[in-house]
Amino acid sequence: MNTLSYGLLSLLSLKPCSGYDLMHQFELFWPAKHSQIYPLLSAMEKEGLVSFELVSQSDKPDKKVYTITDRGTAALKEWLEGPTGEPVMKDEMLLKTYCLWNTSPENALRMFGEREKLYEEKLGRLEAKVRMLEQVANGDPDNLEFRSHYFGIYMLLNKALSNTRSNLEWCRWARAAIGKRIHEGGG
Amino acid sequence: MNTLSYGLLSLLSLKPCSGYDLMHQFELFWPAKHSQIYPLLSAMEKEGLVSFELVSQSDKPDKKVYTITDRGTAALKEWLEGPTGEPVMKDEMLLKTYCLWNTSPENALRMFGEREKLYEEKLGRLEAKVRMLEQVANGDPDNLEFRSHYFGIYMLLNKALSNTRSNLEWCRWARAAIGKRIHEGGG
DNA sequence: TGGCATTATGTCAAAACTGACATAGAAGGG
DNA sequence: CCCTTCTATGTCAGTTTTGACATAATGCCA
Repeated sequence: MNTLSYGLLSLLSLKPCSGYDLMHQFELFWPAKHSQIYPLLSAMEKEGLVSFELVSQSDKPDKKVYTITDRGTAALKEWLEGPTGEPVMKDEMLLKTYCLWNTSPENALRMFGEREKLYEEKLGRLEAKVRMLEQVANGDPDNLEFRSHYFGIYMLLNKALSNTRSNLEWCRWARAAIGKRIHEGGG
Repeated sequence: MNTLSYGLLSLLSLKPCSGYDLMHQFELFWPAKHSQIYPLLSAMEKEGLVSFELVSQSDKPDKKVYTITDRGTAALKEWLEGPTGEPVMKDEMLLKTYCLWNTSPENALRMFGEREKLYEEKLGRLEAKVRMLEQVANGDPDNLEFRSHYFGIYMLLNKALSNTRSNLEWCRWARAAIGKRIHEGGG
């Protein structure tokens, strides 16, 4: 039982999902490939933390829908009471920024432009999720109760939105700072 | 040559450092243990990307100070021109937040309280670094030139500060949102 | 009919990373 | 004098994670 296993239980506590679904939902806060998720689910099924059901689909390939068991829920609740690991951020962009003076201002502008685009796309996807949440929450997510299955998602979306906006602003500020130095003939 | 190797070259392009120093400087943007850094530096030395010198210290144990070589600088510049990997964030707190309705509001408050403290401490460390940068930049870091060795660090500190402040605010907002629901008898 | 994207699941070798073990000099407190 | 903390470097077994390989059904476009 590692952190990713508990993450799978966390998502499954909301509703039953296929491994494929879980992988896509994970992207936001714990990126993992299918080659890691499928064997883990299989192992968790053997331990009795989750169960699965084969579901036939007419328009798509069949899938295995996993459901959390009582044992899984018990493990989940125990995990929630325990200590929480520190956040880990790994961003190649930061490593490059550190030694930015080793490249041309033009290349630096390109780098930050690409990163800006990435954050813009992420922001768009997040805003779409917020609109979806507003629909299922019947209007204002601020009225969600603590026991609502959507309360946690609402909090996560708030964090992701403010982080992404902050990062987007940073890219724009960096591009302006570099541009200013190009026109000043700084180099 | 993986991303961490280039990260080491990036830090070494600023000034020669020991492995121990590098490890501590990495904490901010690519956490790595000494058990990963020491063997990597050794391998990079064999490939001629860095060289080292044994430095005796009277007040502390001796150390190996690594310096980037011409080959290392060439590799660094090539890396800066290439594609940049997407940022990866792994945070157990987010996994727990997703299924927060499975625990008590009191435990949720504790979790966010601990996280708030963590971000407060991080903010303090960052602000200390900003003050150090202001000293070496002779006042306003906004006047740093693109070619300055400190320009990149200035940009990184800006990002880290705004991210940490954003995360701190999020923790406080979350605690208020949970507290409100406790007093409303929501549960 | 062939090619491509999406959905869907799986295996496996290799790479990245962690945690524990191991050593050791120096400083500071009790 | 012992204990702890900090500095400093190293190894290694085990865990986590990736990237490649493998298969296959469906829909869509040409």
